[in-house]
Amino acid sequence: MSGLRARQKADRHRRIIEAAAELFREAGYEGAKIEAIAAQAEVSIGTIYNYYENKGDILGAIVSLEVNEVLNAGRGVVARPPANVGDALDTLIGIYIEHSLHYLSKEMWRQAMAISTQLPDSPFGQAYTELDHSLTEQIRALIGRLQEIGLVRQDIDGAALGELIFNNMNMMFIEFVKRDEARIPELRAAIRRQNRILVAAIGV
Amino acid sequence: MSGLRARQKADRHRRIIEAAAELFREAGYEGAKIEAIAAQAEVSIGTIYNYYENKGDILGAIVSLEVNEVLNAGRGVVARPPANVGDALDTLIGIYIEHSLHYLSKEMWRQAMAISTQLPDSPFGQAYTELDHSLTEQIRALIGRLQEIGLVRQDIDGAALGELIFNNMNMMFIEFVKRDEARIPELRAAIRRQNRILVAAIGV
DNA sequence: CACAAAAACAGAATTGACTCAATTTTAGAA
DNA sequence: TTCTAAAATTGAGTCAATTCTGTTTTTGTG
Repeated sequence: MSGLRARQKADRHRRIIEAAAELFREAGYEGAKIEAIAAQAEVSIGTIYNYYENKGDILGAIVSLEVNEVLNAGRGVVARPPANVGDALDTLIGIYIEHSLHYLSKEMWRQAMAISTQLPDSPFGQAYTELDHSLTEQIRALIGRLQEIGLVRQDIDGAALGELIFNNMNMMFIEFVKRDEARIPELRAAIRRQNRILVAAIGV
Repeated sequence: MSGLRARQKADRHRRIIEAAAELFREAGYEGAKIEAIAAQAEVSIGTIYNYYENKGDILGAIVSLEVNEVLNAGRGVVARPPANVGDALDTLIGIYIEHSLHYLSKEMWRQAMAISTQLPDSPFGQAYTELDHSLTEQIRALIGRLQEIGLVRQDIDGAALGELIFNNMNMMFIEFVKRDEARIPELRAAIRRQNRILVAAIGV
């Protein structure tokens, strides 16, 4: 039953992820060889491929942990949003962006994003698309809250607006991780400037 | 002077691109082995790497041709835009999207996009970012035209709006190429729906 | 406890992108 | 025309992800 085998399995999963996270951090994604991850996790190469389809999926598991934390952090803002549309959006987006580099370097983000478009049907590719949808949905939920409170016009198409805001932010974030010298404050300012157009359009 | 050497060089470039394009089409990006491209182009493997930094750059050269065509096609719309904001945007975006799958399969797009985020400093990575900027700029130019004509309010931040529209479209296009079963009409309809919010906000 | 089937593991072998040192070709000076 | 330096080509070799096949471990049954 839920005996030795299951426990060993969970343990090996954990060891692989921890080893990979450490090596990715130290040596970068490309620099972290599967052989080294296997040695560090004290399993064989074959076992790693028994647990993950490919190297990208290992990174994917780590990225998913991070994005789920971000989603969690966002819940608070949706529940009690700042009392004006611009600040509400800026606060939620701020949480996303500020959290994003806690555990993951820009290089890791670049790899993760690349893999998710390159192999959209791999486990991680699908998970990443899911996560994007969850983020979009959270922005839409914030808009819904603002409509309830009466800060956003009732006749606004919330779903389309949520997509618009998420897609723009996400694309800006992609450009941000592509340039190592890009800084968070400038990114946030640029997104605020773009959203200003929307804020003007949707406020009551 | 512009003698034999230059001619041979141009000729080899062309042969490599033609061979690669054919093999990418037939076998997909991963399926097209460098060795096969070299054989088809009648050069050695080493020569290919003398002309292109890596496999991705070969695909990059092909993608760049395509995007430049798209940019060219867009010029006409900017010069003589349809006489209402929604249609003008839809026409320009329509050109981008309809052209996009002429020479490149979705798989090739996925690879190209992945490479451009994975290796933003490679020749193609930089070229791709450039091309994105040119597209953004073209959208901004269309908005500028519409402001001249008096269809868009003068006080709109054209640069920010151009980015917003391009980023949203681009992200939608990325999701589109990630799903083989996604269809162009639905993509265009979804983008129209998102842009409707903006159109309502910026029209005079 | 003993055993057979199923699950998981191990690591050698394969594969394919990319490198590099040796060779060939071209340009242009004498 | 001959020769030399620079430029370009070549393909065998390297490196690392992934695959594959034989071995070991676990489970559940008698």
